[in-house]
Amino acid sequence: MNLSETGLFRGMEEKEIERLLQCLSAAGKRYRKGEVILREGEPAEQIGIVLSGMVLLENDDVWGNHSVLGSAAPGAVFAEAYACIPGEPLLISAAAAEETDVLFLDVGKVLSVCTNACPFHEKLVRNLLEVCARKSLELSRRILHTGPKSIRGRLLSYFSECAKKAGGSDFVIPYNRQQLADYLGVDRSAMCSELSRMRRDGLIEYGKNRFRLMG
Amino acid sequence: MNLSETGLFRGMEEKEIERLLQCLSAAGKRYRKGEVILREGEPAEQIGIVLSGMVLLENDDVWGNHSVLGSAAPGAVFAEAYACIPGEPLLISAAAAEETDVLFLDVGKVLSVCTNACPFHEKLVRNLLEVCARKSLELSRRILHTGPKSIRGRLLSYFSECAKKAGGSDFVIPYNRQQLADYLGVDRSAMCSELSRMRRDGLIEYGKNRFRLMG
DNA sequence: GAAAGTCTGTTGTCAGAACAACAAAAAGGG
DNA sequence: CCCTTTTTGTTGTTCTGACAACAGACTTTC
Repeated sequence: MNLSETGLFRGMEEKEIERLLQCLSAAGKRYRKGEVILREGEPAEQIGIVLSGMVLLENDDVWGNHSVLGSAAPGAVFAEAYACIPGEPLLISAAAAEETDVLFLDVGKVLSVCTNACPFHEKLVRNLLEVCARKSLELSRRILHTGPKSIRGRLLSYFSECAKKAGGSDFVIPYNRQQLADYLGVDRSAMCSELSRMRRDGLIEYGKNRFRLMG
Repeated sequence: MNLSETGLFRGMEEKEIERLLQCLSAAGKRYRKGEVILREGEPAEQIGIVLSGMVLLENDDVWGNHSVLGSAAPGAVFAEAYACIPGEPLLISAAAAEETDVLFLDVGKVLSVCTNACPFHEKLVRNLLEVCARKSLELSRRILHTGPKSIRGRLLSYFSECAKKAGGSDFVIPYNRQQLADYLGVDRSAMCSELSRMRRDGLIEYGKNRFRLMG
């Protein structure tokens, strides 16, 4: 993973990034599939960057409901909102969906009094702002996808976004069936049935995680 | 509304704010109840600060579903995510829930090349970052409140947060019944029935927009 | 390659929520 | 104050989706 291609370090030179990583006390860690990276309720003063693998942002409530709020692919950042608000406990947990490498950064240092007049700090703060804004949009989208009452409506809402993002009717989703159901807030088996019906009705084609919206 | 008490201008002096408002081409506007302030699909290069009244952030999908994503009370900011990502079209609309005064600010100017070396710009950017982060948390909470499948579960999840925020079991919500139903993603009449049952079961007390969670 | 485990798809039952329709109460306007 | 409009509450019907249980496909491991 080349850091200069990530949202957080966009527009920076290798050398600048090197120095920033020191300012930020960067530290990497590897997680196995299913391992919890950050646990709900704990405060998070560090931001995480996914170097490889996949991170799921999820929540389990007292009634046993399991929700997936989103995912972070390589280059994406997570826990950035909490790192920007010191002491705020995590509403959600972060878990590795597969073998995953994460780089942790102490952005708090840069945000609070910045003794070290590192000239790239300001660039970092602006990048972080854009990252936060984009995350807000992702959360908004997840809310919009769970707006329709029917499973079909939710799937179509989500698939439409995927197709739009992919720039065509063919796309691969980052979730398996259970995770997709948790993302859309529906029952997995009911969703599988609905997917079958949608295929029967000629709305979609699919196999594994590859889908196609029929026009 | 005293701007120095808002998240965006926190920690600034009156004089500094005065000058910033000029940099930001501040312009106020008054809206009547129900009037649309920002319309879904349009790009928004300006950020809005609510001076008085109440703004609802909502969405209508193609199937006629109406969702409320959140509200902005006096001092709160909206459309900040879009203002931070130039050209991004609005996923949602903003509408006045009552007679409302809004102050629009051109934050894009400060975020892009900042020719004017106004010393408070950096402070503003950091404040904006925190505002964005807090908005992300609000969206996350709205997602968590719609996690439970039952209406009762959703109400309790939401009421718990209200009580926590109010620092006691008594609180006032910023929504009428229809808006609350749209916020929780349920049918209004079904929600009214559920509220009655919850009162009958001794879980809550309520009248108008004032609620009490019984321990 | 056999066995254990994981993931996906199917079916039937039943609770609970959407929906429609209406009544009552509250708010607003002339 | 009366009339209109909006908001809130109630009830009954209908139907979707949750849930449980299971079968088959695919993976992984030894």
